[in-house]
Amino acid sequence: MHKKVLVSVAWPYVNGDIHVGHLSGYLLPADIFARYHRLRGDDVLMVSGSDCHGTPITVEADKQGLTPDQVVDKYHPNDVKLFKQYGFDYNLYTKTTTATHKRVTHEVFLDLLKNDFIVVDKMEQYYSPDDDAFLPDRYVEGVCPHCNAKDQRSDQCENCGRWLSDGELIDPVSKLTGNKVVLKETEHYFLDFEKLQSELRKFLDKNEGEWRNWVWKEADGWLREGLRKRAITRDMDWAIELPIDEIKKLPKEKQLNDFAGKKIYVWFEAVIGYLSAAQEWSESTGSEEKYTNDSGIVYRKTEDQSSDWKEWWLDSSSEHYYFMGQDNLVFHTLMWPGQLIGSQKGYTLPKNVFVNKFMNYEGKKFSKSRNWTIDSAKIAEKYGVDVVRYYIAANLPENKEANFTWEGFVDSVNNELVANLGNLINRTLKFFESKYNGEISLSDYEIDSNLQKEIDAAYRQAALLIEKGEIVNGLESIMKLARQGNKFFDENEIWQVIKTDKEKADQIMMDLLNLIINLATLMRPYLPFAATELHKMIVGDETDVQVDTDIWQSRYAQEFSLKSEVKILFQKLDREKVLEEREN
RNA sequence: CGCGGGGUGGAGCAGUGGCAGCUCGUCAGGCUCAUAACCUGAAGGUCGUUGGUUCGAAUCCAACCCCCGCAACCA
Repeated sequence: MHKKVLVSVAWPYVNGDIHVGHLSGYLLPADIFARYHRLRGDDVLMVSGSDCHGTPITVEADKQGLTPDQVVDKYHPNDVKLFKQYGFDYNLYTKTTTATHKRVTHEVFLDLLKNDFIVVDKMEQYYSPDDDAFLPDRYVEGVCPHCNAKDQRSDQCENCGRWLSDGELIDPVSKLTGNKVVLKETEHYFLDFEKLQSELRKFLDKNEGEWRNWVWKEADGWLREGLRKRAITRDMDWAIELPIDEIKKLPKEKQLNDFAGKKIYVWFEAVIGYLSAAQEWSESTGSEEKYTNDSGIVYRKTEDQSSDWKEWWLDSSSEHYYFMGQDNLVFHTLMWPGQLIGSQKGYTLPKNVFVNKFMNYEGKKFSKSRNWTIDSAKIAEKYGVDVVRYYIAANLPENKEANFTWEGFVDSVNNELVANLGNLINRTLKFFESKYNGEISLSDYEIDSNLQKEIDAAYRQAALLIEKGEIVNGLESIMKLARQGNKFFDENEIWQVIKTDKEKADQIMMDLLNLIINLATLMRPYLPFAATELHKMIVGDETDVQVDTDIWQSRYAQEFSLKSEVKILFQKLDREKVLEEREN
């Protein structure tokens, strides 16, 4: 019986290009996880989209002389294109600017407001009397009180690195107009986490031992410190507006004195995307199984899938998994669950929150501004998507920081992927092609019992590990089977046996081919393009993934025929040439 | 100051009480079906430091040193 699995992938912020760090942090592991579950016959809904609102977008817009929605329109299609290139198999990849997202955001807001988890409170904020407007911190600059550096932002001094709190900055002015700003008290809506504390405690305790240890402890640390009220509105044009008409129907104490300029703050709204995207997916209909519509939304719904979002969100047997980088840990382990709990609608809570640390680039942080980054599209184009997927998947920062190095890339690809897995497949198929003309059939064939044990163990091990989010170890258990395969090849010396004992050679050939088709399945979550190629060579069209059909298990054929000429799946990299990348 | 993570043979990592393991690299041998790929064997570690608990510690406790992330208006 299949499960409803929601694979929730963090929403990339669309103020720049996606680099290899993003891929390793959450995008690739989420795709591997989703692909695995589809092979198991689970009904997987994988959703995400572009996170479009907030100050960084407007900052980027100002810098480029564009409007915020032009910035979104510039980067969103790039991201979509990149995801297609990498084979990331979203059911819906949307944006936070859709009507559905706004509607659902309003629903969640009103639920929380009615349930008294959203309250009105006051805070001090920078205000420009001349412009009659409150300004976000990013738009206020002045003199750092610690080192006297000029033109520093009001939240952190870039010169001395110190964090500043409100009011510390000397002679604060608006970055836009140069007008003087002052701190002024203003009303905002706050999410009252103090009221959610005990429910969140229960939620965390239930997951102790299930989540990655460091993730749980980090969340636990935050919760033990005690969560405070957190503002969920701000003075900001580029944001989702409040549902003011609905709010005005509520009692006076649930209303702000002045709604002018107050919009929903991006952190509150972006995570709601997991819920709104599921609904948008449900509502969408398409004649094609997979398409990108005019607004650049990727949509995919297969015949065998349920199309009702409620089966994922309101059925307690559904399982929700989240993928993100460590900067998002608190939002997904505590804040978002808090929002769901406070809604009191019975929404499914996260079953596991897979948080990754960051991947560095040659020992230093990826940085767009310092031009220390790898173009995700280019590297895949140059060296092959699966080759890049392999290296990243083998080096995910699951428990500690990882490091992308060109030397590691070459060594890993050449000495592991190509030499071990690629070579096993190639030597088997080449032998089959030259000595058997690509045809074999053995009616009462049974696979070598030791090999069978190893194959079954690989399926079992990889399944166990991937389900726990140990994507790196899952890959290792597949590579282990390939190593065992090479050993089997050597020990059985088929190239000798075939000269003296055809019958015995046939048996070995069958064993090897059956090993290969099982490897083709095992590698599918990680190396989807190569797996498809391989499948085409020895089986024909790839078996369709179907809800309720579990193909994550060993299978053995009694005959094989090559469908095409044997091709090399992974090309060996030119070490010298790749290492030249370091110079750039 | 606070909340977390990490420190294990040349590199990357696993290992939370019982003779220190894996992948890669290195060295030696073998094989020749294969993308100079594959197989076998060997060398290589006082498990960050110091002290403690224990019959026994990489693993538990204490103190300390080094590296990294987060710190709530950069999601």
